[in-house]
Amino acid sequence: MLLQPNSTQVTQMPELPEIECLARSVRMSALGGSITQAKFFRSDLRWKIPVDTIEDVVVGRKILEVTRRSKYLLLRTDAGFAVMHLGMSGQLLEQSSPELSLPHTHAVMELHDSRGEQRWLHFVDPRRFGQITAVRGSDLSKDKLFRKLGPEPLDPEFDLATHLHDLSRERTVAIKNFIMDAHVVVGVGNIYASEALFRAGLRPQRKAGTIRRVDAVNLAAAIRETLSEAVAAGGTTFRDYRHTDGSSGWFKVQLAVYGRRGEPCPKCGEKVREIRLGGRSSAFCAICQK
DNA sequence: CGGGTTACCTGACGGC
DNA sequence: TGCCGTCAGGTAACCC
Repeated sequence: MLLQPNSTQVTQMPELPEIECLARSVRMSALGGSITQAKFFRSDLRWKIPVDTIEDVVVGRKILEVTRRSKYLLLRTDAGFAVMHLGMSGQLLEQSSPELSLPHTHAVMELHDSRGEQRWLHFVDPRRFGQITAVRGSDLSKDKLFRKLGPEPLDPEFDLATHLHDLSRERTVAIKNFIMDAHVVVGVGNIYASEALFRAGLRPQRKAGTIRRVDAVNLAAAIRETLSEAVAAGGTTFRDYRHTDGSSGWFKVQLAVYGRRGEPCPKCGEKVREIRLGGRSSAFCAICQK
């Protein structure tokens, strides 16, 4: 996809690293500023858009924090949070005008940044699996969307290995589905699940309850490394807008197995295999992963 | 409760 | 060229 004139392509390809980079980008322009108006061009995306609540909580209030929880982008004000999710196909674009430049633009938000400059955030999402909503108050953890979410995999304070080992006991679900379950740990999407399991030497179809302590340690490290390397790559792209061919940081990440069915495993040369688990393609090396 | 499937929606792509 | 089936990075609602 080509960059639009007068715009900054903030993100596409929404897995956790992309949302993390998106949060960093939006933070630079929005922190200390405010959203002065929001226009919605349909009443629902994945769910109904609570326009009145969004306006109450966000519009005209200073943006105190721009952050991320799971794959949700959060703009905090003194009244609550604006919450955006990009689903499978969403993008958030910073543009210089409210004029629609892409089909499937469902909302535009006028942003006055901390220096008083005006920009427009365009929410684009062809498949409409994304969502824009708002949460009142200062505590997200009580809200239905956030209440049952697992820990952040990149939280350095959290003992992810112990958590994965403990929660997986007696579980017969495939380990790939287990780590993609947001109740277990958030932010591990289909691509990075395959990549992390390759790094950890675990087959995606392995029953979660059969992993040993050492496997959980390796898997926790693999998840963190895979995600943080992708964040670093996205960040690199974010600082370097010369990729006008539209390539984003995501494509700079070396994927070992995902999307490489039939190609040689980068460790041993065996042909990468692909199976379907829970309807999602899952790539692995039958030699390196047990 | 756990585990598996389905549904939501558009667009891109390959085969015929 | 066009039609059709399949697939795509997410997630919650279902059913058994």
